[in-house]
Amino acid sequence: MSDFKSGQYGTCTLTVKHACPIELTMHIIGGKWKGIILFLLSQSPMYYNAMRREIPGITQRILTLQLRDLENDGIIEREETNDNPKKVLYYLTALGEDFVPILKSIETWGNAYMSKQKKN
Amino acid sequence: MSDFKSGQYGTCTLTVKHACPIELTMHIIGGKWKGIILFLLSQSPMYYNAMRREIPGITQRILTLQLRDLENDGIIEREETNDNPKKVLYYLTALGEDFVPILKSIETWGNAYMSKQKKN
DNA sequence: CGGAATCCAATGTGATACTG
DNA sequence: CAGTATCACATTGGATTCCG
Repeated sequence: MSDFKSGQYGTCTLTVKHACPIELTMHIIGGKWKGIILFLLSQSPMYYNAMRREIPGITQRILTLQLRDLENDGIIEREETNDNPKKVLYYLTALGEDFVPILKSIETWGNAYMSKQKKN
Repeated sequence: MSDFKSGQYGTCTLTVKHACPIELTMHIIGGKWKGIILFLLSQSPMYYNAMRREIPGITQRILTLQLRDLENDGIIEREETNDNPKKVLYYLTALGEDFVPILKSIETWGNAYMSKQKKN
């Protein structure tokens, strides 16, 4: 059973400390664009600029911040090429891959939600 | 496939408009305490004050706000009793119930995440 | 190309006191 | 009991400019 009382799990090495696994997960993947980023990376690894193009409306700063968060939380990894100018490839870690099925169910639920709302 | 381009799904009746089902879902259940609230309500319907007791650290204002959000988004419903003083029972809608399995997988993933982090 | 720096706006959350 | 009202604060996201 989930336990969300404070300090239950002691100190962990996260960006932000959370006692409840649900809260923790929500925080890790709860950024405004993180769902989209994970969705893109679930299809294939992707270069920084390709992601920018695929996410209309995001700024460089925000994209970088969200990528950093995900990297620090162990969901994605980055790999620089030796090209000039260099390119940076982002891809899911094993932990990130494990989350993909959940992302899929979230997508399914969201779509069902949308069709229901439309009928109102 | 998921499509996150703006305006893709036209106007919906949500608190906040979202084009992508993933973004949409994240926003609906992404509030700081919404995961916990849904977890509690997944166990059984619950009165307002009982929820307060079960969520240490939340203020009345925030609890009410988060409950309102979930209610407006069709995830939970409220029912007032005729007692004096009156009590208010909160419970999941069908849409909310549909989300419970996802909440469970999120909890599972979060727990796995925590144990991996501990080993570092 | 893939950022970092700076500054600012919007949103979300919290403390406290009060009420039908 | 189940809220509101006010105010304050923190976090997040965004616009713009500059750099190796």
